[in-house]
Amino acid sequence: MAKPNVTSADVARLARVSQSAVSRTFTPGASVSQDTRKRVLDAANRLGYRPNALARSLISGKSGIIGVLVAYLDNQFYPVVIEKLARRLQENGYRVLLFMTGTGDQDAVVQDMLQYQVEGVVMASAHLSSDLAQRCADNGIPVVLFNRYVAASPTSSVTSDNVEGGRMLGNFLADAGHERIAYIAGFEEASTNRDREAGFHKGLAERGAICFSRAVGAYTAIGAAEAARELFKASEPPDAIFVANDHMAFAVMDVIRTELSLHIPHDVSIVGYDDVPQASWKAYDLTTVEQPSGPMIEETVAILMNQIENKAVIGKAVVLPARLIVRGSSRLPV
Amino acid sequence: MAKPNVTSADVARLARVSQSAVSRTFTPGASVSQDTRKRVLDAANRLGYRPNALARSLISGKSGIIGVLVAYLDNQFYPVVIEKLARRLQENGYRVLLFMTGTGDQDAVVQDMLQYQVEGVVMASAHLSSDLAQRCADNGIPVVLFNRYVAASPTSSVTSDNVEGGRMLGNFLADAGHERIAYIAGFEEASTNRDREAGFHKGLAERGAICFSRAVGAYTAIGAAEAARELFKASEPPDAIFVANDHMAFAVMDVIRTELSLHIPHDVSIVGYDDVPQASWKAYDLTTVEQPSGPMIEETVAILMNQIENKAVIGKAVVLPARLIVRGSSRLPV
DNA sequence: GTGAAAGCGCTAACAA
DNA sequence: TTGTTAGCGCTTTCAC
Repeated sequence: MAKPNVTSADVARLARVSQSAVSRTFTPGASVSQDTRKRVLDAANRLGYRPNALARSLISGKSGIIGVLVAYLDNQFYPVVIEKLARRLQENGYRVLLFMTGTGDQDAVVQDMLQYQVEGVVMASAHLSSDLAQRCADNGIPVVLFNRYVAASPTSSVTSDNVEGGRMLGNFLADAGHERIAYIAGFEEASTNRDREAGFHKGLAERGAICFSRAVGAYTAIGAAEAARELFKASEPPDAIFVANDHMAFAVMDVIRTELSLHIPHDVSIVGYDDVPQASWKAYDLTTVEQPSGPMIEETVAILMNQIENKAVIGKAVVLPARLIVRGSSRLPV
Repeated sequence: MAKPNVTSADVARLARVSQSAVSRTFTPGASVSQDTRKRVLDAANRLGYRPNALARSLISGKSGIIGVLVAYLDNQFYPVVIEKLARRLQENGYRVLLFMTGTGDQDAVVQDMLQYQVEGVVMASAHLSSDLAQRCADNGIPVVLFNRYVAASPTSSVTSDNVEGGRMLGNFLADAGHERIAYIAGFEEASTNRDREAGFHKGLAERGAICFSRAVGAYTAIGAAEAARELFKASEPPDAIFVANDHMAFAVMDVIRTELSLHIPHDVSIVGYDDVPQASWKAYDLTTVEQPSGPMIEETVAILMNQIENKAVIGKAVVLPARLIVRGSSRLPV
């Protein structure tokens, strides 16, 4: 049974060495003799000693903590990202301090992160004042915007090519012979939504088509369901819908099948975006565009580690390729 | 633009007060005059000063950090829990240090948590040596096992009544007139699986029924799909299946509908457990038992806060009531 | 290779 | 109310 607070001094006393010898034993690249090391380790074991990471961080200036800010975990894309990110950072010897935002103001949350001396920050929350990122940069702390970016900001960002993804879907739906192609938007100010929509328009235009109708789902399931009902209330309903993310697309499919008794893709094609795990579940079998979360995480961690080591905070915008994944929720090009 | 390392001494110098005056200004219940406070705040603002939480924690002995250990986030039950837990702890002035387990050994992870002087630990990962919890207890750190427990252990746990939930499902399926009721198990050693299965058998027995067949899905989608195929390979297939959690139930439903071309609930009833968000999605419309994640989180936080304040680490097993939620994936009792 | 001593940034007595 | 003085537990020179 370990005593509540075993310090390196306690270990030193038992091992009959100096306190600094204990410290050295627990410091990877320090010079300690085999003998000393053994005695220290034995004593430490007996006492149940574990170095105090906080004290260590205080002096070394390296907390080993990365702050992660997320808005919500309903959309399965984010849990997947958090899991991968946490595992990846753990492998690199870092820990994740997780903050949820949305209710309180982000400002306070970022302040809190900073007080905890995080060595880097990953922001995967929607609303983001570039001011916050700036404050981190001022403190010399690398920040990566994940799956979002702020125009004309020097903050690093990692996204997938949402414009190209949208374009592919525009091409795809037009090529399949659809004539009334609609769009259900996400959160309108989000860079993901703007890029996907812009690419979509471009993709349609390339085939001489235009967006038939539009509604806003704000990246929520409820909003998406409402948007779907709205689109089908029109005298001419759409025969294909690009829903700005998978999370909303599922809700849209439910409304179409259950409330409107229409068949997918016979009556209407549905395509989403993200390729979350559920998109491949047979009940939805959703055609979508994959956001490569694995590579996105790799880039994020790489930027973080690089900037932490070099102390240079230089903005870098990484855009990874998106990939169209055709499944059964959409008619195939003729 | 804030200098990288502004300390309380810098602020004190600029404000022409002592360093302790600065400390007091940033300590909630301290006695500072209006005048001093204002001067300190002004100076702090000008310098962009933020107290170093690590240094504060070092001396106060309170890190304000709660360690959370999770195994995987595929099953949507856990993201929901993490989101609520993080928000709830943030409200109480605590932060979440998140660790994923499963790949590496949990032992190292818990060591790491302890080194970071966490004030409490929430364990929501499957495999758990009671030894780990014991080590935390030795250090006087409260531990709460979330959605799992270890028999005859003094560690606190918060679960829902899995036995009763299983019993309700046993009654329900038997009452609906099913004659070949099967069970697809989760991870067999998990307390959730054992309790649900035990309750299920009891519920069936109360109606003079027994479990017709059984397979193991190990709480994974792939394992569940395989288990479903196995059950239907028998000369006599089941006409109802209790799948040990919703996450697996979705995979089972996909196999039944897509591969076996059977209708739910006409040919076979499916019931799950957890009531994750997707269970109410119309494509599945899954009958299930709700685990009250909100109240479970409340209890978890209450236990943590209580033990942190009283320093008394006393095991407490909280079991919250489960609730049957009948949807369209199952035949109704006649 | 080892110990003594200084100090990371802060809080908490203790006097004044 | 204030400033002075000790440390919190550790890393890291610096002599030896």
